[in-house]
Amino acid sequence: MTETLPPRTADLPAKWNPGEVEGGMYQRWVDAGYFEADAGSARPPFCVVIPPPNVTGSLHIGHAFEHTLIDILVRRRRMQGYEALWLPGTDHASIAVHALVERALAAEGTSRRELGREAFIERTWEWKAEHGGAILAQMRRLGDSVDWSRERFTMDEGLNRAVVTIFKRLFDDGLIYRAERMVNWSPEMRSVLSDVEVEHRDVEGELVSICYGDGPDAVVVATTRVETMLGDTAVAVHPDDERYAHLLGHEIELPLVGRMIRVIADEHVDPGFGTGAVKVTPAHDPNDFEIGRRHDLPMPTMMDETGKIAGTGTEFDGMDRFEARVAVREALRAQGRIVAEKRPYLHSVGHSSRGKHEPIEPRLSLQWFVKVGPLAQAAGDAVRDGRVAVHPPELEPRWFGWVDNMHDWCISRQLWWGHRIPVWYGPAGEVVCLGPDDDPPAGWTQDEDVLDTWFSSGLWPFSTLGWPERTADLAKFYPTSVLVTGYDILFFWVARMMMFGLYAMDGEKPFPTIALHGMVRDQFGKKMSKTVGNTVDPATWMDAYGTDSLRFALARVANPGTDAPIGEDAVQAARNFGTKLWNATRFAVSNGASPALALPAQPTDADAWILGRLREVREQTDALLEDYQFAKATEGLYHFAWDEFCSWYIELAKPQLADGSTADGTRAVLGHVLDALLRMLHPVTPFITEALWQGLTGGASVVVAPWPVDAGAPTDPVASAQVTALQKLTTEIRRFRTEQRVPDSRRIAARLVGLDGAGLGEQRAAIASLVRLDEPGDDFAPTATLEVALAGGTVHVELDISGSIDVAAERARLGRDLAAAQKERDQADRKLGTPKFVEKAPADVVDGIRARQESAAGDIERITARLTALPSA
RNA sequence: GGGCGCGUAGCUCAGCGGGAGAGCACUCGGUUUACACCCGAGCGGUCGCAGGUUCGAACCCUGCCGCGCCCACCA
Repeated sequence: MTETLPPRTADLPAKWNPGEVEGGMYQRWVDAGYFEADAGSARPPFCVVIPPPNVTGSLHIGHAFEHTLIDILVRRRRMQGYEALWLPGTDHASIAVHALVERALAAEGTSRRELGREAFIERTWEWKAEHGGAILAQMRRLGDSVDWSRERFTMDEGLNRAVVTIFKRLFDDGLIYRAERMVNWSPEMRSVLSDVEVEHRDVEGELVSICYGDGPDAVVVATTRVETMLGDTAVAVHPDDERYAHLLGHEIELPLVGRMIRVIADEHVDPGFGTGAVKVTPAHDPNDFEIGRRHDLPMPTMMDETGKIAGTGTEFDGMDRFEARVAVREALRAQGRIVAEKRPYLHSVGHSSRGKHEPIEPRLSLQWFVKVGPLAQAAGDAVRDGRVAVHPPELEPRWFGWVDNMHDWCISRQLWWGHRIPVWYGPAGEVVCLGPDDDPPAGWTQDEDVLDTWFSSGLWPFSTLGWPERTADLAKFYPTSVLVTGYDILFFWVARMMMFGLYAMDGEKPFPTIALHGMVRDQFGKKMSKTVGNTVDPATWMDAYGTDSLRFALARVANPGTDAPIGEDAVQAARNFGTKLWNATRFAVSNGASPALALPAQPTDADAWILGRLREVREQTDALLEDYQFAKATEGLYHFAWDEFCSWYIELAKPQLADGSTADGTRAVLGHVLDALLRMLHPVTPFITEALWQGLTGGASVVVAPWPVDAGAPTDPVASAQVTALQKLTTEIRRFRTEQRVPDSRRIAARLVGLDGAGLGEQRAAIASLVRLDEPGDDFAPTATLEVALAGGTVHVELDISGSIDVAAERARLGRDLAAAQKERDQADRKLGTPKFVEKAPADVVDGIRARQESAAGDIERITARLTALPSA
């Protein structure tokens, strides 16, 4: 802690104005150095890895969600005395920046191709300088406590160094190789994509059956991609398929092209599907490629990198693939070779998950691959043997399913940006991989391709800490403490970090826990989508209700691994909670509450009860947050604050404050409970708790206040029982008043008989205050009686409500109560009447039922008596 | 085709072996000196369907029906 903030001196304003509270507070914290790592201290490290903010201009609700959760963890750890930091990502951000710069260039009528690589990269730096600050400002407004001052918001030299280092290591270990393989090709991007970047979607296409060959050699094959027939080199049938046995070994003529192709037998063919014969296009279909390899077929490419037909020597050359699909089909029809067509034909087609989401094209291509076998095995084993926990555990099968069946990872991309592959080619065909400090021989040229963005992102947990240098940060913060992210990028990002972390860091995992959250959905649980129009900009909610409200609402629905539905209603409810907290604190402060006061030596029942509850809630909150149960932790604090502290304790505190013998103790209890509550809420709602906590305690900042560990007191069962009884009595009297239409504002005279017997002798004033009763005067003439059965005894309430009571309403009320009591007794009777229940059920359960039976029987007797005593209607 | 999960109050969801819960919505009453962004009271559910295990099932097992997501090369 380098400085101290000036204590807040102004009184709390009457109204909570989120904008005012938030204004400049983040900067105050930063200026005061609260977020700086405290070098040289012995504080334990806590480190979280996060993906970068979306750089497309505005804060995305998904980012707001994830940042909120991570911020909650980090703030709590800081309060607990950890040296906590998170490692903000920048790599994806850089990629996004490149895309934005491209767009800007297009608007200027130029392109990256014209500009050239060097000038293009220069432009991206300019863009970052201009817009990077705005993005950071957005993140800060969200209230995150990330240490942006580390200036990791660049794709810097250090990362380049890490990328080249690990590439070379993998290359030297034989885990990176170059090969001609069937890859997912994006004609739009003119680049290859990895398997995970391909989304399979059902589309309505066509299934066209074509007759190949003539006369006795005729065979019908079906396809959804007619144009690929230009690249066919065989027709395959199942080896045992007798229908085609006579054709095996024959050559038939490929229509339109005129080439002779073989008829071959391959196990892959399903004789039950279609005609049982398949056209084989080895260069443009993964299955056909395998068949081609087995049968040593020629593999002619019939499409160029932009998706145009090329090199077939037919009239179709130069046509776009979709154009050619129609043209080829019609040319075949003209020859009478179309024997059947099914349209629409629903089938699954791979689409690019990036850019324009166009259909990808399987294509034979020379690319760089990572041999993932041993890496994926290690990543799977780390979870299998418990070194890394997947949270929640239900998502483990998903992890294994992926990691245990992983195909080799295609890492080269034919893009203009990104980290270039550090492989150089010599004039005589030499190939060499160079490390970061190696210089290429003169005249050699570097591979033109760049690396998949997830290659560099996979290094995040250690490249951001200075690896490959053995820095102090690396020693202290690796392995990091937890990875918090959405289940949707388990395969993209998490798997890569695991593989690279285990590999580069000598088998040491990058994080011991993978805490997965779900996706933010709209208030009806629907996926947010631009086309549906149900997306929300978190900034509009922050403007309307404040950042704290947004954070609270998000945290409150964050169940592990589960999607989080959120609507404006939820944010509004969170805002209402903030207001409640504000007003409660204002009440406490204006009544002299302070945590600096000594707790009373002889607490009242209410004091003892709320202090006991505080301790329970604190323990529960700790347990839940340690388990990443943000929703339940937040919900628990919400109910404690609103339903217990505000609705009951503050109301009970009012008469206590008016009584000289309990006033000081009450001020102390109010101060202690509120102090702990505000500190526990601070990670979720940093801004409002800061203002309130400073107002309550006069402390410098709740950011650096210790996390509550000893707040509260052991539960006092007697006091708790008293308060429970008090609550029941209060509710019953209120209910009676409501049903007899006595306005809350009207005080009525009442005599409470049996309070001492019920153990509530001390609570007379509290009850009178809660239900607005006056002591009976000389002219007391009760017109109504109420009996309330409590654990300690029955209390008779005699009320003077000046006039006759509403008999019908009272009869209806008693009738409902009677029905409930009878149902209760019947249930208990049935259970206790079952010999096996009494025999086999645990004694405490049986006793519980017995107690319920007795209590219900008593209720029935009392209510029945009341009913008969009522004047007839 | 394989995997994971879900069907509980009008909506969104907790609960996951012993008395059906929350938020929002709804009804009624209320200017009580923290708070109408509030207070008080209330209405509302054969816990998807059918079997089974158990003294006891929303909760465990089986089957069915209806959804969601992920993975998968069926032309």
